[in-house]
Amino acid sequence: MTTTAISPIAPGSARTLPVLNDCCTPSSTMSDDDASLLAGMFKALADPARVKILSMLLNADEVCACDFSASIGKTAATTSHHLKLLRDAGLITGDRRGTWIYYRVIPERLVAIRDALSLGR
Amino acid sequence: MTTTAISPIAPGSARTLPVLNDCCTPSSTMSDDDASLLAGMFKALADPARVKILSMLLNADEVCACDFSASIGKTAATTSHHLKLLRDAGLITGDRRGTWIYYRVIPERLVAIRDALSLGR
DNA sequence: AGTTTGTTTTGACATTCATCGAATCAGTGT
DNA sequence: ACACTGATTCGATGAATGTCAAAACAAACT
Repeated sequence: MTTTAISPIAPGSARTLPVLNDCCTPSSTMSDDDASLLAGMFKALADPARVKILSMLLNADEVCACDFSASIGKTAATTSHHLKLLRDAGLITGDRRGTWIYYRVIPERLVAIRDALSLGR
Repeated sequence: MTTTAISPIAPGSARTLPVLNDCCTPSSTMSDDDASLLAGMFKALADPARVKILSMLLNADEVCACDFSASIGKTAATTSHHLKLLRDAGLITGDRRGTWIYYRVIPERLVAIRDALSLGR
């Protein structure tokens, strides 16, 4: 998919920075779509409850939905809300087995977050 | 290259799952402080404008503040607001040189985000 | 002094978000 | 059929957020 790359400015050049009279080199911008997509993934993680949920899923590769509520200290309704946001963001998935629903993390999406920031380099 | 690797979860372990009568293994929870800290960093990136700003900074390791406004299509006031949020989150830093202010990314903080997701582990 | 330009803060507004109670849906039982 | 339990959705409320115009601040220049 479209990940970074880009190298917007001459690679080894531009060590001299404009100090006066000229400040702005155009410097390419990420597309609106890519920025919104990435921001959406970050938004999905921008809450302590959801961070805890993800943390639990990263430690035990499958967690019963019934376990989240007590662990994060929120009502079942609120917990379900957070689970839905994480699901909609494509970060986790859950399947029902009988009475209970088990959630797993989708590792590819987390890797996508890291790569999008070009942190791996 | 920056791609994949990572093996997100313990390879062959934990294949027996509770299916009936018992669903919840305690499964350790992240501390409130850690969760809030992490969520705060994600929140700082949970907006397209701020993602664009960070993207620009990752591509050119120093960008004049005057350049952001046009690139992200927001007013100077709004741009300044977003820069402040990124600054407060410790993700970027800016220093004034004469008339203009130049921003840089603080790579350590971004690495912290990646590590916190325990993708490398 | 005053002017000009770049940046931040203030104030206000509209939108989004987190939270919970209550109602509803989904499965498993009796 | 009914009851029970786990999970989701609905509705409402208070808080947080993004946005901009206007004012204030900072630095350089006349």
